[in-house]
Parts: sequence; C-alpha cells; structure tokens
Amino acid sequence: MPDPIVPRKKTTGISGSVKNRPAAAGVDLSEHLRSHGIHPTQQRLRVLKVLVESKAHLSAEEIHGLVRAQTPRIGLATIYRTLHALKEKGLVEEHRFNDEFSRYEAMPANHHDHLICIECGKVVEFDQPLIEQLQLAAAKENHFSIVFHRLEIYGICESCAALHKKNP
Amino acid sequence: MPDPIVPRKKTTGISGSVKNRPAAAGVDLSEHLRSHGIHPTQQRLRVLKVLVESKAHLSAEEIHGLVRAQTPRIGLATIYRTLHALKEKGLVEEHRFNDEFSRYEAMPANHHDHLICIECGKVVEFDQPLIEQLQLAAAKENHFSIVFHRLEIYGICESCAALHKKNP
DNA sequence: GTATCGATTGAAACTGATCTTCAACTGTGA
DNA sequence: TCACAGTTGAAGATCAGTTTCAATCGATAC
Repeated sequence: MPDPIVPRKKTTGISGSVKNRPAAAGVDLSEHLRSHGIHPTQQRLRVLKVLVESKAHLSAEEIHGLVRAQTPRIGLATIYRTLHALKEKGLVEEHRFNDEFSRYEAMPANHHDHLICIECGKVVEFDQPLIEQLQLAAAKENHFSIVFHRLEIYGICESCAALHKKNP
Repeated sequence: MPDPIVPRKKTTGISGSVKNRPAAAGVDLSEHLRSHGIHPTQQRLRVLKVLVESKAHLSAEEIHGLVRAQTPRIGLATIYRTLHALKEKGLVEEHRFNDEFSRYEAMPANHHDHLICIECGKVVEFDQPLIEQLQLAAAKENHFSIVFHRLEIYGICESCAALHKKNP
C-alpha cells in the first residue's frame, strides 16, 4: 500500500467541515492571547484571526497571503514566529498531511481526526470516541501514557469518486 | 494540547518491536525487486537489504550511512531515488513522525500503527483490528472510500516514565 | 567478443520550506 | 524625555529532498 502523493498545490483552497471555534464565538482575541501569555500585537492578532475565521487548514504561505491583505508589509518570518508561539501555547495545531509543508488550524474545542481526499485535498474532520478508547487500550498494553495522537484517513471523497465514474 | 517536539537526533538509533518482514524470512531480494518491476541493481538491493534487516524506522541519511559501509561511493540522490521507487511499488512505507524529515521501513506483511515516545523517540508497532473497523465506519459516514490511513499515538514510554520518577 | 542504446549512477547544483540574525521600531514605565 | 525589553521586516542561512548531466552499466543483438 504505497502512499499516493496528494496532488495539492500550495494555493489550493481546502474546505472542510469545521465546528465553531471558541474564539470565533465572540471571545475577544486580544484577551485570548494575553491570557496565554502572548503579547497581542496587530500582527499576531491578524494571524490568529485568519486561522479562527478560516474554514480550511492553511499553510504558512496561505496565512501570509491572507494577512498581507490587511498588513501588506508583514514578513513570512513573523508568520512562522507567530505560529510557533501559538502552537506552543496550544492555540493552534500543526498538521502535516501528505504534503511537504505544514498546515495550521486554530485549536478546536474538541480533538478530532481527519479524512483527507487524495484527489482534491479536501479535509473533513470527524471524531469517534470509541477509537480514542481503543487507543488508550493499545497504549496501556504497551505501557505508554498517551500525550496526544494523530489519525489521518486518506481516501477518495464522494465528488471525486463521482468524477471518476464520469471520466474513468 | 501543543505538539511537543520529539527530541530526537538524526543519528539516534531507534528501536522498536518488529515482526518478521517477509523478505527477511528467506525470500530472494533480487527476485522480490524484479517481480515488482524494479531492476535489481547493487545499490537498490543494498538499500532494501538495510531496510529489511533494520529493526528501526530509518531516515534517508541513516540509510545512506549504512549502505555506504558496503558501497562507499553511493550518493544520497540514489538513496532518495531508490526509496521513491520502492515506495511507489509498495515495498517501503514512508512515515513522518514528529520530525522535520521522513523515515522509512520495509513494508510489513500487515498494516500496523505506531506508538512513539516523545522523550526518547522509541517507536512501537501495534495493531488493533477494531480501530480499523471504526475508521471504515467514519469514512462511510462521510462518503469517503479509504485508500490508506495513518495512526500515531505520541506519549511517554515505560522506561522514560520510570526515569521521570527518579529525576523529576 | 563487440557494438548499441536505454537505464542507472554519483556529483554538484538547485529548490523551497523554515529558521536565524540583526538593525530598526514600538510600547511602557520611570 | 529616556531607557529598555519585546517585536518586527528583510535578508540571508539552513537543510531535506530534487534535478541535471555526463559517465557508467547491463541487456541484447550481431
């Protein structure tokens, strides 16, 4: 079972079903940052805002592009620095799907896993509490205490499958 | 829950419980390659041999080092080219744990998932058929057909936990 | 054995994501 | 106003992985 290459370009917008982020539901982003020990500069607020409002899992490049619409002179280094800080404080999650670069999302209220279409790159989030329980059992059996986990299912989404039937 | 950085150096040997690889159990590697449409050159045989005999998940750099012991002039480009070919034919699996680079293992007979210690980098393989069934259910619910998946559980292994108790 | 020709190789240069450095800027408090 | 710490943008460095290209290999025909 070889890893198919996900044929996705950096610029591709990726949609995914996303639950309400806590910060999107009216929480003051500035206070959100401050309460996590991050000084809320304009740049940091805008990076976080882009992530909170986005329905996608964004690359650093994409975040840079979106933030630049409001703050044209912001540098890519600031994006990376901010993402590191946010990640370290647990406000942002980093994913490495089948790309050669990372994608980021604002930390959701609940952990979830990902279904990723290897044709179009669409990412759908899901959660299966039972899977988490079985993971706990597997960890216990091997004398591990779980800190976090990552479950990614790669496959073909409904619309790509339909396309295949039309143009096989 | 921020991603802890796995404190692992490129040169660290990583152990893990590994079932017998089919090719390690007496199958002729040369024939193994040929039957998958890969011309069995010395270089390719040695890369595959290192992977089959290894008990670890090796980086390209590590494979290069090991192969060079027998073929001193082999280039890193050849390692990468060979790994691509092997991966494409499903003879090798690529993993990206919490590192910034890829690790490879000879394709095991059965799919398995990974427990990874975030302290020492130890990788333990396990499988839980029930988890796979639940994944199928999650995919079906979202109208995905699964091609492959990746489950990685990060945590603290028994011996690192014991160390922590001694030197907290 | 020898000629031919495509496949494969090693070395070196390249690429692209990410990180580091450093001087300039900003905000805050004395 | 001054000092100082924290933050920023720009440019350059780094490093895993890829591409290029001339040299070599190996299978096949003769």
